[in-house]
Amino acid sequence: MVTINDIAKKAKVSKSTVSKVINNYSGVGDDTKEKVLKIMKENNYWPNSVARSLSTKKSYTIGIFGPQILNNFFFREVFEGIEAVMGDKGYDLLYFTNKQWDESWVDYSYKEKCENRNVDGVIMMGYGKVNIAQFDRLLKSDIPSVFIDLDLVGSNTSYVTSDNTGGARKAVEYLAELGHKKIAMIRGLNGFKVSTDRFVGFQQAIKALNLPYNSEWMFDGDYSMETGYQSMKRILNLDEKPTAVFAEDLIAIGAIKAIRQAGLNVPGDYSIIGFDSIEIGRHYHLTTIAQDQIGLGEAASKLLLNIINKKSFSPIILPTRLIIGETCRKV
Amino acid sequence: MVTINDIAKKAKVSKSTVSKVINNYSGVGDDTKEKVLKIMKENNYWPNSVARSLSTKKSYTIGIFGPQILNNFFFREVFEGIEAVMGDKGYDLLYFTNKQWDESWVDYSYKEKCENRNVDGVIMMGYGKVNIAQFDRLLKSDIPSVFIDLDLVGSNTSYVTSDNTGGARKAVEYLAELGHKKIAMIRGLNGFKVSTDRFVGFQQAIKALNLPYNSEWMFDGDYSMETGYQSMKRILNLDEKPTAVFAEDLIAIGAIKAIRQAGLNVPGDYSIIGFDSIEIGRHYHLTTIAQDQIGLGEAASKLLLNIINKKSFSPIILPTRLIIGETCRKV
DNA sequence: ATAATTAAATAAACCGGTTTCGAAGGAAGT
DNA sequence: ACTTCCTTCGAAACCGGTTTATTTAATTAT
Repeated sequence: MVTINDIAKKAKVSKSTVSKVINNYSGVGDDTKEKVLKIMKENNYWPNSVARSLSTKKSYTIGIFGPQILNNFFFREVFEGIEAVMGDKGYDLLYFTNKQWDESWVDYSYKEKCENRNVDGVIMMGYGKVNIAQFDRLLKSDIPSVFIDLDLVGSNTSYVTSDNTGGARKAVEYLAELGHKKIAMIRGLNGFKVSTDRFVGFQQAIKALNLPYNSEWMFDGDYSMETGYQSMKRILNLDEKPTAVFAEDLIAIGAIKAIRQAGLNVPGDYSIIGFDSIEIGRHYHLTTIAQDQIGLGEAASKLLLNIINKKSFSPIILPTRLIIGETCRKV
Repeated sequence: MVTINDIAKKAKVSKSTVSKVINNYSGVGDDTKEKVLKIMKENNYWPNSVARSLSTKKSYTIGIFGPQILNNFFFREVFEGIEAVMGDKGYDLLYFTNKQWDESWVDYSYKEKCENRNVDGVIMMGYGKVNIAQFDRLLKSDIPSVFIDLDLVGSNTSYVTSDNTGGARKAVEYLAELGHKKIAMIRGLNGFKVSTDRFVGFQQAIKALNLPYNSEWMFDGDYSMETGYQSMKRILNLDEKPTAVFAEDLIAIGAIKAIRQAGLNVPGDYSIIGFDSIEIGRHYHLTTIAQDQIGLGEAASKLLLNIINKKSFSPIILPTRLIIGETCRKV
């Protein structure tokens, strides 16, 4: 590997001078500068980021923490948005794996991992309220961080999320417009902010529209097709059945499977409205409340860059949007 | 951030001694070692990876290059396999974004980016024959690298891929078993090794089984539903129509759409067999030749670790497997 | 008691950069 | 001709670690 010393030697100048040229600082004569640039080019030289990071504390690297985000339809798209913005600004992404340190003589967690790698900032996704305690040291540190879908704020922390409450209201309002009164909801994991927010929105709309609320129509589980499938089977056995179901996309697909398996059809017998708009849902022509996943990633990135540059810290709430597919009908 | 110097000062020893304790080297007395460990723990100290990497040239970071791999169903799962193995071995993953360097006074490419970040090795995916020239310097360098689905070998380079030729043969053989004779193939991008391999396998099987080969039944495009959709529409207009179609999953789904749109059905009118077994295909109950995506990622990781440790360089070819869904029937 | 051996600890150089500060040299001012 | 003021440049310290070579101290051998 060719280093700054090699360049300095070949150009017969000191390494300080080369450094000044690299960083385009003043204090270097035009002809010297030209000579150094020429030698750099000839030797295909690029300053080593690691060494640079050691002295500047800036690495042009953004850390990403997120358990299971790679096998998650939703976060995968968020990741895409992050890549677009961060790549554009010259940052690479360091994806922290979940190695368990056996020799863990210290409490080695998010904050330490970030300091350890000198990341300029970190994006956290896929975490719920249950995990909050783990973030304590990170929040108190001066590491710029942005959470996705978890409303944490701090001196160097902020978050982005979708308008989950409003989105859920929108879903109920749409179903009500179509004439539905009895609406079931199957929720994802309880410990996650998005779930509770959507539940709140659901209840707000039910109340505002004076629709019946029946606790037998409320289910929760995890964000899986299985949850949708099992919950729907129970719905199909109820005495008083709802006519429509609101659930996150993957859950909604599970519910559709259960309905079809029972020899019924969507939207003939049940109207189903999803939430998220993940790609798979599109294949089912799911009517859904869409979030802007890529937009979430982009917003998180821009917000993080703002925090890094000490500009703005305000949380960002992105709007949702109704996408009309083929799984809801007028009754 | 607490540094080795802080620890040395508090423990009243030199930093060399602390370093030896960190690395569990000999030459430190038991009581000294214990004292230092205690202070490290009290101060929640963990040695900085960046500084460490600067002197050792080892970063415990694996680079990942791959254009568009985040919005690709296939590579996303490969990524998952990589994370599992690399995480387990204590490596983090550096995902290189595609920033264009305006000030690009040098030919700053794969090799340079790797050297620049001191990655211990790199996994390259999503590249085709067309890109080979760009890898020249990387291959000649001493950076351990593993390509996925591109058969490059070098002193520090190897590759993993699926048995695409065999898999394609398997697809044709299965269709033949079901009684199909006229088989069409819709291929993905021409410049990619996997496409040509599958085409070769297809032709081998056609010949071996003495089936008719008709160039009108051969199509190519990209790996998109649109390609499948458009190609299938053309098939539907042929005078002499095939009875079965072989295509990568996403393409196959596009083909199914075209068939259904024409008022026909699968497998009633056409049998469709896919290749890949991406998650979306499962929702269509696609009969397909499955690759083991996660296995590819795992194999690539293990191979890369072997190269890093100067153990083994042999390319790895993973077997494929027929998954019988509901899109093929006997004729 | 002295020399030789061994173990423990440290000083110093190094990794490849950045940054501060002072020296050298030329131009301008008087 | 002498001071003053820039501009250009390089020496040296620094970032937080590792590693080599050497010193110091304790142990064993003679």
